[in-house]
Amino acid sequence: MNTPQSSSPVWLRTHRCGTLTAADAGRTVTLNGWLAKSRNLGGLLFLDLRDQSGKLQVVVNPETHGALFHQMESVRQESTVGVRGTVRLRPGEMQNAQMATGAVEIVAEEIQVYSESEVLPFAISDITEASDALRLQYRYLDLRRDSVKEKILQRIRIAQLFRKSLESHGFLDFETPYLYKSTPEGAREFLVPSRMHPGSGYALPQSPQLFKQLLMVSGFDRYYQIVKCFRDEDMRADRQPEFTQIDCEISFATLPMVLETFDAVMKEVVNAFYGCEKITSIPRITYQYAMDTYGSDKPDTRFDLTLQDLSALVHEVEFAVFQSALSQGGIVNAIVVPQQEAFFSRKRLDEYTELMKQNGLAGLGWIKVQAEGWQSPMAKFFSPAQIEAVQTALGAKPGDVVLVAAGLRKTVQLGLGLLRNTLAKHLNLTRHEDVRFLWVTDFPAFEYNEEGKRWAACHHPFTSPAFCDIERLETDPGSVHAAAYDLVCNGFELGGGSIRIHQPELQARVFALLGLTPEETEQKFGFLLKALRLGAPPHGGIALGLDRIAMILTGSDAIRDVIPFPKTQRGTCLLTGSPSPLSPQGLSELHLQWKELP
RNA sequence: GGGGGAGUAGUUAAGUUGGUUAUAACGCCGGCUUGUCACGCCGGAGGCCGCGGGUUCAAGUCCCGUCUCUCCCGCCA
Repeated sequence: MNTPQSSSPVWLRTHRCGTLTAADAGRTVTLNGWLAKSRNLGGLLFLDLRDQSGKLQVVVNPETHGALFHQMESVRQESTVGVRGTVRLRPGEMQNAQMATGAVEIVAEEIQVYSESEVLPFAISDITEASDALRLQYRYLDLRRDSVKEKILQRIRIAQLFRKSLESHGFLDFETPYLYKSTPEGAREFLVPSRMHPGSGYALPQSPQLFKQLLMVSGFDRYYQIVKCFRDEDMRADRQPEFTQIDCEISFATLPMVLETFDAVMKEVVNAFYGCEKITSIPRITYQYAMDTYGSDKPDTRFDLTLQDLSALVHEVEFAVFQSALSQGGIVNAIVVPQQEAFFSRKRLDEYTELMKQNGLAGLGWIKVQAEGWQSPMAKFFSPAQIEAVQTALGAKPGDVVLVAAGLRKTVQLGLGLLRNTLAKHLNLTRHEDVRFLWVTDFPAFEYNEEGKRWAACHHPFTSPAFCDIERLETDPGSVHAAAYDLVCNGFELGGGSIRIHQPELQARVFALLGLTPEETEQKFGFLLKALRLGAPPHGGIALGLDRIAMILTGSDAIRDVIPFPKTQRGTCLLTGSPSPLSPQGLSELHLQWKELP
């Protein structure tokens, strides 16, 4: 038998750097890794060796290993090396309590440099941060930093925990096509032209929605998939053009059963992640309650500052802004900010008023509650009895500041909801260690689009209307609730789902309401309607955003931090330089031609 | 599509009402150094001040445009 030859034999490691402890003292070991740092004391050379598991100090003594010392003196940091040596317990005062492996060090006998690094574009350190652009351009270096690496490893662990939990609940891991059928409703799609079909093409899926429903029709009970989804929309800190969903579906499902199942899954994952009973139950609130109380359909409940309705109390107050709002069927709402009078300078109040104006409100009223009465531009419109009534209703005490908005219901709620979040940030009211999960249910199913003069699905057109509302589908679509739910945490939408329509007649009625002609329906979704006619189980499910969940559980500011190779806000990859110009040959094969539009 | 923030050495930043040769730290190069771990000490090199116009005797600094990164609104069924 011949032995294959290798030009540069790698020393197979016996241990990983981060795992060695005092118990290993005396062992002969072989390690592989990166030269994180070297400290040359002249008579002694210390090298920090790093691999995925952590760091370990290597020591080279020129008196006993002159040639090795000379060899390693000039090797740049971040070169890859193999180290052979002996584990030694460090003398007492030389132990480093800050370091996981600080009790020991490796006395080097032999070191092989596998690959020498050039001078680095930035330091591999958690102390100084390079700019975002530079970090993304050299993301593979950025990922060597402990804090960055740690978040990616935690994301992987979170995905593992979801797989484990979902499989224990009977979910099976399916794959569905990435070359998807284009269905141009909802988010903008990434299109994939086809070489074999001039003028036709695929789209990358915004979610595997239709295929997972079809798997239910096939007779598979419980589907899940941790899957990439694509949306060609503008980015945010919590949005990337490609992102990962934990996509799930259950057949013969009811709404409470889906919520209970994912209550359990979330509890299992989150508590295992933290290693303690972080959440015991996930509260459920309705969309209406969320809007009335927090002015948001994805409220951050780590702080209070709830919205309070003053409409009934200020009916008699002769203040034009209130009267105009109420006469148009609007509302007057208030937020009480406890004991922060000094914070609300003229400048701050002007800033928040401007914020409200940018969001469609006439302005922002304010009241500084004081022992001797109100300091407020609005005070003169209130009688002493009205002041008393409002103050009692709000539970406001001297030193509190009351902020008031009047106008159309949704405008007031969304405006104050935004103000609520802004105030929490400015006043630092958020308990950052908290993780507050929440189900939001009973969403409206349809929303009237003034521009398009038509009804649009709030969720997606396969969402079942609430059972008891189906009869009003044609007569009063605005009052119909969806059998849909969102999972919300700390002000982020972490996922959403619904019970799906499983009856072709109902699906046709919904399509009709949305203004799709039978021909359009047939062309776009004929395959789905046919499937529903061939024995479809009642079913429902959910899609959870893995990136956002990982962002929150790792305490990150952006999903970028928990994605190994994220894109910039303009959708570019600074590492590889995509998107890049397409070759004329490539375009021509796809029957495409690049043309500048006027 | 719109609004805000940022861009100065390899990196992170400072740079006053426009005014001598654009600073500092880390990194880099050379030297010294036996217990460091953000090692220390001495010396040195390193700049299209994002890019393009303009104002001015004079621009890193003021004005206009543009590019890139970033936060937000729109958008994300």
